[in-house]
Amino acid sequence: MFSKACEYGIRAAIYIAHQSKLQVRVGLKDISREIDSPEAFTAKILQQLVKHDIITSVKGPAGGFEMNRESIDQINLYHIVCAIDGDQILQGCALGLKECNPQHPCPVHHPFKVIRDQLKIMLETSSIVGLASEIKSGLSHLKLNPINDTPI
Amino acid sequence: MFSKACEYGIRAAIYIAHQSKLQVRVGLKDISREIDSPEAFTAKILQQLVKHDIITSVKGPAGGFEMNRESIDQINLYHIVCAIDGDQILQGCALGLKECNPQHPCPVHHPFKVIRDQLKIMLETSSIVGLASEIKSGLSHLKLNPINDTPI
DNA sequence: CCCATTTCGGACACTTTTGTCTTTTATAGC
DNA sequence: GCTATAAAAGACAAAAGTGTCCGAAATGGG
Repeated sequence: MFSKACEYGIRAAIYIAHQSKLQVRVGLKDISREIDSPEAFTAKILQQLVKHDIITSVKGPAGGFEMNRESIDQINLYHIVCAIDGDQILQGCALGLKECNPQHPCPVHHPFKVIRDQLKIMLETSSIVGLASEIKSGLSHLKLNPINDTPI
Repeated sequence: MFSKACEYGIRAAIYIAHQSKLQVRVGLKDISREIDSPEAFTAKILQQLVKHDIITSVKGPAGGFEMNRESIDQINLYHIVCAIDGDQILQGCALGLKECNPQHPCPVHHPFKVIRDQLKIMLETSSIVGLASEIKSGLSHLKLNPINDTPI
């Protein structure tokens, strides 16, 4: 569905939002440990999120990543996915045809449009802070406790 | 959404079904020309479809690919997608977590399940012959006429 | 049997994605 | 200003996906 980069990006964004709501700025090491992702690769993805103004970064001692208070509630899954994978999941012909539009559709055009429209709505209505709050309340997790396999 | 291989595979299957309904066996050259795909790569994908018993092949002069009369009406998009891409679009955690299930879900588990269930139903209810018949009736196309950009 | 045709199978090459490493740049504390 | 710290940037490496090529195997027609 999503690229690995996008998977890591979503997990990182949720974790950063989670900590930012607690007024905590988090570093790369923290993030990659807490979302169980390769550190250097995660750094590249975080750079993309910074460039797309989804998160902000601060260099130097006590630096790290955070989401500022104004925009944090506006960010949703659609923003992250577009920033990293682009919208080729939602855009373009599902069969890769050059010419495919409602007038001259490919055979799967219409059924796919229904699914994609629903997917887009779901991504747009899934706010990152909302997903982060599920973590806090223990309803969901990004990484299980390796000792007893329960949410941390 | 799908890999290139899967896109070509679906297009090829629809074209083969279309011709098989007319009792016509088609060769690789025909197929790759009519669905506008790289010939050698398409050959590999057709081999996969043969191995998964979705199409049959005949070697030698007047050989080619076809769908036999018993199974042709049973084949749907889900069969093709699983044969080529596997079911990782529908299976496995959307965020790539090792541990993700209804008891210990990732943050996007439940909203994604809804979308995936609908996607699966759509794939299962899209029969290849149904899609092929749309081509015949001119409702959809796999390749536009390069001369006047209308369905062939 | 012989030959032309067509799929099958394996090896190879190119591109993109994934992932790592090293150097540079910015910043906070002294 | 100096130093330690942490992100940014770029080069590099490994893996997967995409695509090509060529010989082998099968088959139908003379």
